[in-house]
Amino acid sequence: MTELFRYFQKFIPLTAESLLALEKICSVQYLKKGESLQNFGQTCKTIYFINVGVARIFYYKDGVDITESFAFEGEIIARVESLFTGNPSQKAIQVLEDTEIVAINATQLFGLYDAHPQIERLFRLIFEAGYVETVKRIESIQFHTAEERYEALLLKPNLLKRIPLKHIASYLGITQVSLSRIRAIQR
Amino acid sequence: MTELFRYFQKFIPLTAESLLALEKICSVQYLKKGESLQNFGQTCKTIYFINVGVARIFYYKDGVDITESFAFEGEIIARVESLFTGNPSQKAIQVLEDTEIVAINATQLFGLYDAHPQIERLFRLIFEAGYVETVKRIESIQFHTAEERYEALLLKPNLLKRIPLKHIASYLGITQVSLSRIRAIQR
DNA sequence: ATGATTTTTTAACATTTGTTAAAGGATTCG
DNA sequence: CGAATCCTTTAACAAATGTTAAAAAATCAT
Repeated sequence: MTELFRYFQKFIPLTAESLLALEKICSVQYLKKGESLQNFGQTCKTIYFINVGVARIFYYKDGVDITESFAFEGEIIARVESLFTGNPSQKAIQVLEDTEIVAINATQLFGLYDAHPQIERLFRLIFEAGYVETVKRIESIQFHTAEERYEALLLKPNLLKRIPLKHIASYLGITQVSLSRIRAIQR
Repeated sequence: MTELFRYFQKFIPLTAESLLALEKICSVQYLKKGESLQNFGQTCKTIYFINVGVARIFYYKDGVDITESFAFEGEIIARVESLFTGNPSQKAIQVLEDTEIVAINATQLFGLYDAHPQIERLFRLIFEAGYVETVKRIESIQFHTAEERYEALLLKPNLLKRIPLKHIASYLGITQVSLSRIRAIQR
């Protein structure tokens, strides 16, 4: 759990008391490559932090598997559109390698907010940062070509090495065939 | 300002004290059609609420005017990627009709958070809702055709009547010519 | 290791969207 | 009101991406 707490302290310093309260609602889980966390159609009540491995959020559109986002070690992943609305999520989280993950019980977390304004602030800041990422992602999707978006991914060498191209293609909003074509041009 | 406070109370009930503190950092502004709020390149330190009128966030990409989002009466509008990072914004806000707007001083607002956890919570909830909207927008951009996205806009009759098609086109991520083509097919 | 399965590439053709230019409509402002 | 400006549509051609199918390459499980 130390990695997660180090991550927290990057946002704000936390008292020992708050750390203790947080520790009680976190648990470590180990998943084998390909396994999923939670099912489609259930309301999201967990926030995950990746210790080791990679995960993706995905869903099916007209039977086609679409990747919405990836998270690597040291990053938070959650199905925000369900977590913040209480609506069932049509998305699932799957790990793409053997993964060690910290599960944060969101129901209990939200319950801590009244007694620990510090914790409420911490997660406000975490999700504000996520919000900013998402706004930037819209710019990237809407106003760059698929080729430009692929080139941007090349700057994150991890991503290309560790994630199958079919998932990268849907993440970029194109078909796998189009991605292959773009890759061929670049050689 | 009553409309704004009614909007606030939809998220959580506020004490008279909190309302008073909020009132002190809000001011009403009147803008003529086409006028802009704040300049490109400045850090965003204001959150706006529309009383009457419409506004859009836009920026220039390679000299082309791109609309990122619209806001109508009863809605909040802010350049999140600058507000939450402190980085200068490359975007501007412009009104598309004569508009009455409430400007919330964000620097002062953030200063209220320590003394008024209620206000911190209020804006946490407001921006969580904005975050969810943005996540849904990504789905819509990435996995629906321009025609499907246009049809979705038809469900918001206001939008089409009150906003020039050129802005709608860039909001949809297509050229004005493509939008005209889509509209022609539908007749 | 080897056969089965999954992932990636390639090809050919279809569809969508972009680009440029011009014309027709609508709006604004003196 | 009328001229100027801005907005929207149309057309023709170019470029990008989608679709389907098949082959090649990589990975997995026994």
